[in-house]
Amino acid sequence: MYAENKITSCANCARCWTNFRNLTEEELELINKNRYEATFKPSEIIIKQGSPASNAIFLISGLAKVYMEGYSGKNLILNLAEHSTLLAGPGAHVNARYTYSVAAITQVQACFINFDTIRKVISANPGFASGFIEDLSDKSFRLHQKILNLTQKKMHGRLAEALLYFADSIFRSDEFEMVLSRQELGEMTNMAKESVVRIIGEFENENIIHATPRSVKILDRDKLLVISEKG
Amino acid sequence: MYAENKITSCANCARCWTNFRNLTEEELELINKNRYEATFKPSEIIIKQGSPASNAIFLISGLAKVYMEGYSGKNLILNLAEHSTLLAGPGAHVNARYTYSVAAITQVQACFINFDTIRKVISANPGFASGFIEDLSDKSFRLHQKILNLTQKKMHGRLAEALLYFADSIFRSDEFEMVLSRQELGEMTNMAKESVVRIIGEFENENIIHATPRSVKILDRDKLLVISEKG
DNA sequence: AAATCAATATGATATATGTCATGATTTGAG
DNA sequence: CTCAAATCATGACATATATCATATTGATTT
Repeated sequence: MYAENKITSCANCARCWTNFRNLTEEELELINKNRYEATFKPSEIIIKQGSPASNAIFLISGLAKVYMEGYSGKNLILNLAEHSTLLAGPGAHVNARYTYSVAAITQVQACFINFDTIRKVISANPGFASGFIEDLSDKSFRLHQKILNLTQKKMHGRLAEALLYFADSIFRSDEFEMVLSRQELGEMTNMAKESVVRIIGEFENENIIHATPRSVKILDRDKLLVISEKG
Repeated sequence: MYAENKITSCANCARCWTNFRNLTEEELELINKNRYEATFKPSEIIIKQGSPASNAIFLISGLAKVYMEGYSGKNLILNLAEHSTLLAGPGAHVNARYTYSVAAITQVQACFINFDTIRKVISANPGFASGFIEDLSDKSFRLHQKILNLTQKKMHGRLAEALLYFADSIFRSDEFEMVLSRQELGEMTNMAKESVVRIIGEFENENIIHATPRSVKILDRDKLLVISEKG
């Protein structure tokens, strides 16, 4: 399942990770030589939690879900990832295992880059190392927010927030395709799928959103924001 | 409240951050010149969430709690921090604000080191940068574990895990001083203080632990482990 | 020793949320 | 197009957990 329209080189890849801009031509060429491109179909697993973390994966295009496999088969979706995103997981620098799984939602085009190469470039280029630290910090920061949200908000707040996440961070529109099932929406907000259904119904009755199984339209963003903030 | 027995220099500081071993003599001297030492009494705030993140703080001695201030005054204790720990928070590289608060539990001796100095050394020394990345990754990894624990385990499992955390990671003994109040234990495991009291009582009745308000002794570690894992 | 204050403890009750059962609807394969 | 499988939806019920009220204990001050 390799892509037809492959990227010819990192040097002219428009969707590459911003931090690659910090590299010299030679370094970029080193990355370019050591990358492998692949395409994934919806629902295919790109990264499997617990497996040896040998490669960082960059998303060139498509949408994927990042999730942890928890106890007794219960998943927790941490976030969605789109193009220009680096997926590595902190485990790479801790126990050489992927800390989370990643699965394609739409068709996904991705680059595999060996960690040895990444580490080499980190050691050689301080600017790149700093960029790497910023990226790690940003992800950690979001995780800190998420842990607060999941533990301190009630169901309505968590779901409202998830809907705003889709609108603001992923689709940049108040009307969007619902790419996750109710079950997955539950895995993202830490609630049962039945509760997701119920609360979406309530939001509809109050004319806050209009929802079908595969689409959502936010009608009253202000109300949704209040619900999201008040928990 | 400055300490009597100050550290004369980073060069001969036995409790320093392991990553400082990657520095050259000159770099270490740069850090040494730009550090400020302070001592905190129990319950004093060392880092305040949301305030400008100008310094990284290294704990030389003592015990502190790292916590997030959430909605409507509800705190979430992320972990305890002891000597040789770097406290900075991802916010330093994201929005220049501290992401979490830190408060002294025992008397705490700490070094303040300006982020400008840290950043300078990161740029100059790839080994140090890599060590920094490892430290960030390690913290992020633990946070990933914590988010799973908090969202997928029931109260008994979360409390059992907290007790094992004290025994294994902080005091390295199955008998230890309980440095947190029941209230704080609740902030750490995301439950009401009444629930903490109740479950500690149950653990005592089943002869799994012996507890007083200020001490805990683990009597049946195996059972506690099972409870912690089964959630 | 008396008095005050905070932390701990315990019981009664309320509520958020999960689980189970069942039916309707959509989707995908042949 | 048809049938099976998955997803969505909804009601009844179970339960984990928070909240409230009230003791009780332990420390600190007067």
